[in-house]
Amino acid sequence: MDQLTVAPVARHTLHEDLVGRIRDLIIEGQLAPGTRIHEGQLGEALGVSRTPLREALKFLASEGLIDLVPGRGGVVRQLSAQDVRNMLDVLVALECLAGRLACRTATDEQIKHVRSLHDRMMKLYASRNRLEYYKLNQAIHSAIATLSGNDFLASTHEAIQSRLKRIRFIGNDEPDNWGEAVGEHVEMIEALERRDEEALTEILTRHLQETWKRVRPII
Amino acid sequence: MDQLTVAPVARHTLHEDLVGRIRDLIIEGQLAPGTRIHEGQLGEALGVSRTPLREALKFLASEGLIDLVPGRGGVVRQLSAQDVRNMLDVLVALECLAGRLACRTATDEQIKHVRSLHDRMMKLYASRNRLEYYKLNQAIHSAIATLSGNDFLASTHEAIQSRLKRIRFIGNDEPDNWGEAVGEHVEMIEALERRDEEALTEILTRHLQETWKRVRPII
DNA sequence: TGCAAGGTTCCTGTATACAGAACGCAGCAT
DNA sequence: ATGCTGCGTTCTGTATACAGGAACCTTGCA
Repeated sequence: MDQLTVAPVARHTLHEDLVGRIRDLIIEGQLAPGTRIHEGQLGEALGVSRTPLREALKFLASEGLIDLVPGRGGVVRQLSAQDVRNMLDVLVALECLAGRLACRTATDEQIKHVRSLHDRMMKLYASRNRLEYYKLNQAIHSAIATLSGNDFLASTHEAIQSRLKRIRFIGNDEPDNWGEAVGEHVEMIEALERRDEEALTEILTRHLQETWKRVRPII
Repeated sequence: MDQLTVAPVARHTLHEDLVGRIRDLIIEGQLAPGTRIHEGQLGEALGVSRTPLREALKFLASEGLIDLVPGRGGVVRQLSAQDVRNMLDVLVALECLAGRLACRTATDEQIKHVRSLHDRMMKLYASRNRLEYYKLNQAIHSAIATLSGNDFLASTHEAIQSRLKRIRFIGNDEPDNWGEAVGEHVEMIEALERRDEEALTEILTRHLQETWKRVRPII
């Protein structure tokens, strides 16, 4: 090992864990948009006191998953159609930047790794394993963001993608939508392997435009 | 008033105020990067108990201004040169997107407003009022982000710009740097007034590239 | 004199306590 | 029937209390 990159012993503070737990509850839909968050109740359900719970809520509020209304606590944020559209526009810009950088700087091994993710995803598509397919789909987008070599870009991308997770998951519900999206992913991986910046940005843009069309009706 | 846009009576919760206060302390440099944040001490200095203070720290941690080390509390995040470079790359992508959207959708009044900001900034440049000049400079970049009509884009842009505030302020220290940046701003406002997307994205990109050169030596 | 072990002090992380505001309901007036 | 008002309950916002761990200093030993 040329550098000391060992992860320190995993220290879990309660509020850190809670951020993950609550984020999942929101993404999975157990805490539906608009739901008012009852600190005492949720705290009891999770087996923690209000203090670390409130700290977690502040964190999630900064991420944009929760609105904090003074005197009334937290509410799971409801994304309007316009919000989603806005976020997708930003996501396009970030993914295109990431894609361009990836074409220039990614190693062949890194690209092969994305290809392997892609191939696994295609098998899941063939076997109609929707949940796992979806997870790999997101993983591929994240992987491209990571391939940019720009950590900040990757984490910004991840934050936005995470907020859109639930909506995009529902958007893959329709069978024909699913097939369409798969076709776009094939173009994507091929453009990346050719390191064809123009083609990659074009398909990424188109893919997210199509995502919008797929998602639009369900908002 | 054609719409009910009156702000509700300003409700200030302590932790909300603290987020602003502490953010300013960091940006202004009173809490230097690397500084470990002493909850008891800072709380006493600000006249609040640890509870709302800790909540504010969680919020700022999510924004990226603070690192939270389990068992050791908060540390003001130190940006490496690479971090700044990465953030600027993302900022370019966002500003270019904003600029393009602004050229298409902004009203003439909105553009005139940016022009007035610009003219005021030029006067401050002439009178060498560096602090006020700098504030207007940032305001112009924010205004362009807002002109995009994409709220999410504007707030994302604002968050990143805020994290870079301190560094960019120092970067304007050199007199010749200052003049250069002013020239770029003239090109910027003119491109916006012509609604010339290509010219605007070009100058925005160049401006932030130059910002990098101005800032690079001081990191 | 350098180093290590132990203890002490301080600090963080979490729980609990308390005050004030918000919500809901019942009763009254219109 | 509808709207207002007053009260009680419940919840949030903040402060305080307490436990476990980290940092630091001291002291003993090599």
